Amino acid sequence: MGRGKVELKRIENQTNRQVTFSKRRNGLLKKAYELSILCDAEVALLLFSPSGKAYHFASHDIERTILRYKNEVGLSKNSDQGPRAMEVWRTKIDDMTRTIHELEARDKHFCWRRVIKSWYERLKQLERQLRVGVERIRSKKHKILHEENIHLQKQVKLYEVEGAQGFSIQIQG
Amino acid sequence: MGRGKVELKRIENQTNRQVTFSKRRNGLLKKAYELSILCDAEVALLLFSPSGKAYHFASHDIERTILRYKNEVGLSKNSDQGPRAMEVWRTKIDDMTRTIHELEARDKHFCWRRVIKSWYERLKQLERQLRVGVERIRSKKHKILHEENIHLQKQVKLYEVEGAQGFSIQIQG
DNA sequence: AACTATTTATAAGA
DNA sequence: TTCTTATAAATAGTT
Repeated sequence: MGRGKVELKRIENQTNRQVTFSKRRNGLLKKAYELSILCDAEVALLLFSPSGKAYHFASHDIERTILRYKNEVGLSKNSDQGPRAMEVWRTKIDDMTRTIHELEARDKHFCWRRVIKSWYERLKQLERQLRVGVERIRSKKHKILHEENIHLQKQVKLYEVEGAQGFSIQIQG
Repeated sequence: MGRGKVELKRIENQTNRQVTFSKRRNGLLKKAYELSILCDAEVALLLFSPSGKAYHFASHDIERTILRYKNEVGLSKNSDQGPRAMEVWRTKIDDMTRTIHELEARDKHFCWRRVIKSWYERLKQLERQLRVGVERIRSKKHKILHEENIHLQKQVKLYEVEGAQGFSIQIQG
């Protein structure tokens, strides 16, 4: 019902989601009210915005409606074990709180630091290997060049000597 | 929304009221559902038809939502030390469990995936650069070797020819 | 239950 | 947040 059709999935844009919540919350509360009047129905509506704010509508006393619902559905709770269970749960909550804090801390600092450091080490190692490799190529090149040079220069020297001899003979002849 | 505008008051005709309840009940439930999805909201809706039949929608556990509402509004009057407090804690534990799972999931997937991908791209780029660099060194080496070779071989050839002349003269002489 | 003429809700834009 | 407006959706009355 608007300028465009909306897909039924969580609105990702935070602002948009808040605006839509505001609008649709009003619409829903109004319709709950209308239904209760028009049809003489008993209605209770509880709403929590994503930011945690509470809204509600109740045609009758809300406690009454809730109780009526519980009776209807048969939700007479029986979960009671005494004060000891509370301590157990408090311990559980403490544990979880610690875990959450640890995870949050890791998420913010540790994870990134560790990963970056690990990859940095890896890169330094790689760089060292490559430096060695390049140096090996370079030295090999020089060595080969030098040897070729020596070899060829020996030949040249040889011919120079022989040539000189030849020339000397020629001159002598 | 319909052929005519309706006045906001109890529909006297029994059949009509029942039909309207049925129609509007569906609309209301649908809208409550949409709101919970679109806006990531926590919604609980309790309905009793004029004939006494119960309907409901809850985006989360309905008990949880009711407890949350009671906490929020401060309607948890009397027995706060009893089983009700335990339920509050159970809710807290549920919330924390969800938070932990979210953090763990984020830690495992999001952080690592992004970091590793980023560094992988960086490494690929580096590898490409180094490959080009090594190739350049290799080709330069060959070019130099080749040129030196040509140069020295020319000298050798030159002396060979001269040497041969020398020898031929020597032989003739 | 279907069908529509209308009313109502609301998404997007200002 | 509020207003506006084009459009989607809900639904009152009818079949």
